[in-house]
Amino acid sequence: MTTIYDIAKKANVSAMTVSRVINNTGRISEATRKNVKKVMEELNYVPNSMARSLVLQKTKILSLLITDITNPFYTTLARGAEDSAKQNGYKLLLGNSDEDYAKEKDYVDMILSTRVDGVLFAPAGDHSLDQLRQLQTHQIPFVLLDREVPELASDMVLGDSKEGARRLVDHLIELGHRRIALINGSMDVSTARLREQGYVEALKLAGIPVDEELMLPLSYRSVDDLQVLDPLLQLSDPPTAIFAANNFIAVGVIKALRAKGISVPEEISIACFDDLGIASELHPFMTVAAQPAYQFGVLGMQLLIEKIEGKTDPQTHRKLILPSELLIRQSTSALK
Amino acid sequence: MTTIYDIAKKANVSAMTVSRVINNTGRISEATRKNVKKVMEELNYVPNSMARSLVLQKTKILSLLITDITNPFYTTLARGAEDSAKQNGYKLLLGNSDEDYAKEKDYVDMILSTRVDGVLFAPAGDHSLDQLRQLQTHQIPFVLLDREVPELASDMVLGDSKEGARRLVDHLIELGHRRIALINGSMDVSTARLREQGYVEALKLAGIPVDEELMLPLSYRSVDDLQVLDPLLQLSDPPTAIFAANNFIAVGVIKALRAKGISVPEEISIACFDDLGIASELHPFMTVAAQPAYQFGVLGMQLLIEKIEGKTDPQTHRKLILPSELLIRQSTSALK
DNA sequence: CTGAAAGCGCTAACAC
DNA sequence: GTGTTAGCGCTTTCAG
Repeated sequence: MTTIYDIAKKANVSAMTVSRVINNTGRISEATRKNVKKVMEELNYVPNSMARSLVLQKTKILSLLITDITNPFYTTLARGAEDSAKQNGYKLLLGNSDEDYAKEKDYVDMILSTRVDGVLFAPAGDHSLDQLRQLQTHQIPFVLLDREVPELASDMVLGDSKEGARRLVDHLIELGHRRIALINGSMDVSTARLREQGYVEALKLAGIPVDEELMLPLSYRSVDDLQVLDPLLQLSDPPTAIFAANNFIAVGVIKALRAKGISVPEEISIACFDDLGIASELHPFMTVAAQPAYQFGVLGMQLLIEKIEGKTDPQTHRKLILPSELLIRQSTSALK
Repeated sequence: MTTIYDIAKKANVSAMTVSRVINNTGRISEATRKNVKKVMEELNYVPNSMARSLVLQKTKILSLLITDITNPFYTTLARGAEDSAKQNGYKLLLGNSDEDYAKEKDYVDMILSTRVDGVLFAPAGDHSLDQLRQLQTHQIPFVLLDREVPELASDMVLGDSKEGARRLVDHLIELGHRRIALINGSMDVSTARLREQGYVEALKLAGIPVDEELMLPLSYRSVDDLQVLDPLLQLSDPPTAIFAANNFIAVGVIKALRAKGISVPEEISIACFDDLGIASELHPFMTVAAQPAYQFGVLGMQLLIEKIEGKTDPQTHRKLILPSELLIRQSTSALK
């Protein structure tokens, strides 16, 4: 690999002059600048960013950690983050925790040793606190995405989980449903708790009793157990509608219902949080509270970069809450 | 940030001893090892991989470049690549070219300056040759994914585009269709050419005339023009079936047909290459040639790592061709 | 406008 | 077993 010294020698200047040409710093005569540039071309020179990082103490690498790389919500978010990073001259190291704290921890170790300038962090859940404390200890700036972590002050970009859930459940209530089940993510995830709150609130406001039997906390990752719904379906007064706390849960529910020969929305209505990407384009079927995923990425990146570049007061923490959009499609219908 | 010198001082040893403890190299007494480890814990030490890379001349970072981060084929592939990388102690820098040569070039520049150890490269098309030559010039090992590039010898992991296309079209022919359209990706992508070949071959074998009017080269990225199919539909003898060269094209086609009020498969059958991820789980509708996307990632990563670690002869190039699976679902039906 | 020296954090090679 | 020296490729500081 050619170094600035190779360039320097061939151009008959010092390494320092080459460095100045590369970085456009200091005063350089047009002649030497041209010459140095020519030699750089000839030798196919590419700066070594490791060496640069070592002395500059910054890498211009940012990291994005998501919890499920196959979920359209996160991939769309990732695209937003990437576009925004690139625009600002940063590289993006992408990681995927699979909703798994151990993987998340591995990833944070990696982040630390790579000395990235900052992290866009979608936590697996409340226990991500350990990993985030690690980042704080090492003074790596981060912005939380999608999920909040109790006890932790930080910049963050969140959805309106409670309000979105409320509207989704309201919609079901308006259709005449009174037995509405909630299939939720794990209760150590902030969004799951808020979506439950929204669900409960909507029911209470409508004077519908909240029945614990109808509330099933599972996991945001795709569920493949076709039997998961059995406890609900075997109830003496089974649900006529289901609110799935995210898109993958909804898919799992649909599969389970299909296996039982139960048709949607004829026999049971279903609505969920998060749109389904390509699935909804192909077949706009599911009624959803669609979150502005791309914006999550862009805004999160914006907050992060401002933080890194010191354009903001490090004491104050900003919390952006992005509204979701209720898209009523065919998976929900009036109770007969 | 604490360095090995901080550790060394506090543990009353030399930096070298600390380095040896970290890397488990050389002979160290159990006592000093324990002590050094203790101090490392106390000081929250994390090795600086930049400094390490600088002297070792390797980064343990690999790069994966895909052409569409929202396409389930590539995200599933990415997951395979990531799992496999992590298992082998490598980090993964993920990039997304959006099928755009300019973005691809930016990404390669970034790769070069980061001095990654190797690249898993899904080329945007034939003109990716420039970027790949760059990598060769700088002796960065790479493995091609999904698409081949003419004039370029390399290890690669490909699908069986021609055979898969042939079987898909065969299936349509068996259903009685004779007017079968091909909506393809750009002709400077190897898979598009091969899928066309498979299509043509299948027709010829069945004694069906190949009609240029039925062949429409578009783009593998999602098409949003609802008018794209007009030239086909206005034909005096319009197609009764469509073969879409990838999943996103199929989605575009379905949307366009829906806009025209044409029902699938009643009025027109459609089949495509690549499964649709969550969409097919939700609603197993589209007849597809499903590629083993996860395996693309795993095997590509395997080839790459073997290459990097010198376990293979650098002269010989390996070309893995992975078969696809024909999944007949509801988007295709017998011609009435 | 240009250069020399020192050092970022780490490890290979060689002492002892 | 452990330490010393030098150097990876670059930029900052200080001279000139």
